[in-house]
Amino acid sequence: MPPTLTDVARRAGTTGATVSRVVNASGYVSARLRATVEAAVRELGYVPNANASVLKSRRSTTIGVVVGDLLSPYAIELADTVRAMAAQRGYTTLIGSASEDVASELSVIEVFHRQRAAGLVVATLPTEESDREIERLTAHRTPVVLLGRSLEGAAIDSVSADFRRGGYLATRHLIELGHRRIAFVGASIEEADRITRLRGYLDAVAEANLPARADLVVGGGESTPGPRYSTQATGYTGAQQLLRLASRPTAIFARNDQTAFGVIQALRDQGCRVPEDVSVVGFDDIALARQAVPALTTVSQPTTEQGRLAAEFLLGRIERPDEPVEPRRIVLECRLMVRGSTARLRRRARR
Amino acid sequence: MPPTLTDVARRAGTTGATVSRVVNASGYVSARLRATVEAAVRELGYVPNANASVLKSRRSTTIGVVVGDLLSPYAIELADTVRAMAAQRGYTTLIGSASEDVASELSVIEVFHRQRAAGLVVATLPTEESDREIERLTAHRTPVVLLGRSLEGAAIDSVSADFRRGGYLATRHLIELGHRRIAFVGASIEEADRITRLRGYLDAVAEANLPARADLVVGGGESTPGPRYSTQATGYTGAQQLLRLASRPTAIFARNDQTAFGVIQALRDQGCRVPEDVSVVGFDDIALARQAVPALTTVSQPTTEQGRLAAEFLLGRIERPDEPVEPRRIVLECRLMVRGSTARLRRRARR
DNA sequence: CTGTTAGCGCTTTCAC
DNA sequence: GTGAAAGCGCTAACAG
Repeated sequence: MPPTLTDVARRAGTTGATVSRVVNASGYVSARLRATVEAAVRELGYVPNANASVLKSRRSTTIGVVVGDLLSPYAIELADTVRAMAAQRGYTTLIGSASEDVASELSVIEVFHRQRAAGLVVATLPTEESDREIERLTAHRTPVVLLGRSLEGAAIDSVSADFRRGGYLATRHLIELGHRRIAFVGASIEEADRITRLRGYLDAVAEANLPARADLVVGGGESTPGPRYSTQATGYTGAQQLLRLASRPTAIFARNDQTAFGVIQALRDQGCRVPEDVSVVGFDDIALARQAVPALTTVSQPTTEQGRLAAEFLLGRIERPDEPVEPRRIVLECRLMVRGSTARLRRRARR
Repeated sequence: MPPTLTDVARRAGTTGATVSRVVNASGYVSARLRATVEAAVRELGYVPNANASVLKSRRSTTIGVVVGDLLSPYAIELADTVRAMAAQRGYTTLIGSASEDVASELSVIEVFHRQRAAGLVVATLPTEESDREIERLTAHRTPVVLLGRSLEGAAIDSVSADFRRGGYLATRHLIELGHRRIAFVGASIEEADRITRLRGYLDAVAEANLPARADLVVGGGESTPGPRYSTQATGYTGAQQLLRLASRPTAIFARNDQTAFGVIQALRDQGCRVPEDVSVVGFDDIALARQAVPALTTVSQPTTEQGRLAAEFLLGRIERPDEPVEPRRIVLECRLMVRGSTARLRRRARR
């Protein structure tokens, strides 16, 4: 039903080859003919069929970004940075959201693969399944850049920040303030291999010779083993769970800022003051962290820089596929931002 | 380079047609042959080329969602609802972000058009250019559903909430609290035709016989005529601008909750208390509104319901293209949520 | 149940 | 400068 190249050609009294040249601004076409063709395009409302053109030319101008948690400002900022950079170079960025389950993540990646997208940025939590899916992509020589994760063994560019050290810094900060019962909210202890900021927490706890109590690491729900991503709701239920403990924590490190805000809300609802009764640290340093009252102590990572590097690497691979560049593994630094949600432990602070 | 249907067929000792039947689970294939083909698919790492299949079959399973401001939790919630619903019916949702400028919005829509996506949900601010772009889509019989906007004259489904009435309710609430100098932050007065919540504000102001002062409607920057979308930053600079006025407003209605938070931050930085010195109302009722301190008075709109309806309409049109259904124009209600950021005007409130 | 065949709409040599 | 022709990888009759 939509008009084709041939329809346009017929109307302009020429052939498809010429119309293609005009539409793609490739090859020489006389000014006269060009004008005729352009008029025909307009009159017919011709919109090229990308399926045909990608099929034939094997060149796509679409870049896919796969994110896990769309509600995380951090993920969005990354995606938007990639979008802006890609747009400058003539690429359109489409975002595929993986939501909670791994299956949907795989299907999003596969859709981009089927479409033969020019390249992909993958910014989800690592899983074996998605690692395999990504390897399938690279086996077909589709450029992929990993964001916030990396794939051992494979020659794939990755950009991330040192989350483990970030988690360590956050926890050490609490320890230095005198806290001994420090909880982690947003993942269960079994996930420590994938959630590196939890590893950093464990590092710091071990270093200070504090007992690593499993009941102080909560995923947010008693039923669930721990969510793939952690949100405000995770923080809220996680904190509630901690408050039911016989010996409550005096400080809580949340997996991300959203989670931290959920934690704070739960604490307040139970009459706990932050930071007087309980200190709270977040992670990511989203815009809101600075603005909240009290401002959130958190770990900041250079989000825009990560997006920028990812886009740069990806576009480079797309535009110069044969250039044999060593796979890059960039790890940027995290910084602790001390604000108002943490305070020195007050002994016998009950009322 | 990636293996094709024919490669798989060769390896399995059969033909492309059979492989296609196996891969798409269409038509009958003996269990034996099916197994052979599936093995070949796996061994070769075959991933079907969607370009070829869409080109041939004229059926796509991709749905596009076009949003303006990715950083708005409201837009994300909409997109995610559509995604979830579409996934249930076997469609994959890709999100195209339009960022600030109209040009990028047009290009995103066109990319989906070129890809011959199965259908589109467009949730950006209305502009003439995008209206035309959308009409091109529907001219080619691609189903489109508009979210939060509508297109007069065209037979296109649309779902939105009554923003105008929402803006009216918010403003009337402030008036009832005794405020007379009420500002709007997030758009300039010239945009009142597109930003219906600003129209609602003007309705209420007129109804109360308050002077409609143009200097009380600020876009966020003195230089810019008003941003396409309004964010925290818009609110911050907008409030600063208002605070420089000789007669400051005693209440501020922000175009959305993000903006309201920016406004509140600016007020605090200037030593103004909320709500004692200035009342603030937002719009959208994002999750954070409830949680902030003070909790934000705002206008709530049924976001999930809008996404759900949009997806339902779109999927219906996609799956039953010939069913002659009247275009639907759904307008849902907004509700005023009175919380802690608004208070009765205190006369002579200076210190 | 499986193979043969004819394109889908476009790009891209290669001639003229 | 422009056209003719071949074919990208797949689907969908139609035979058999």
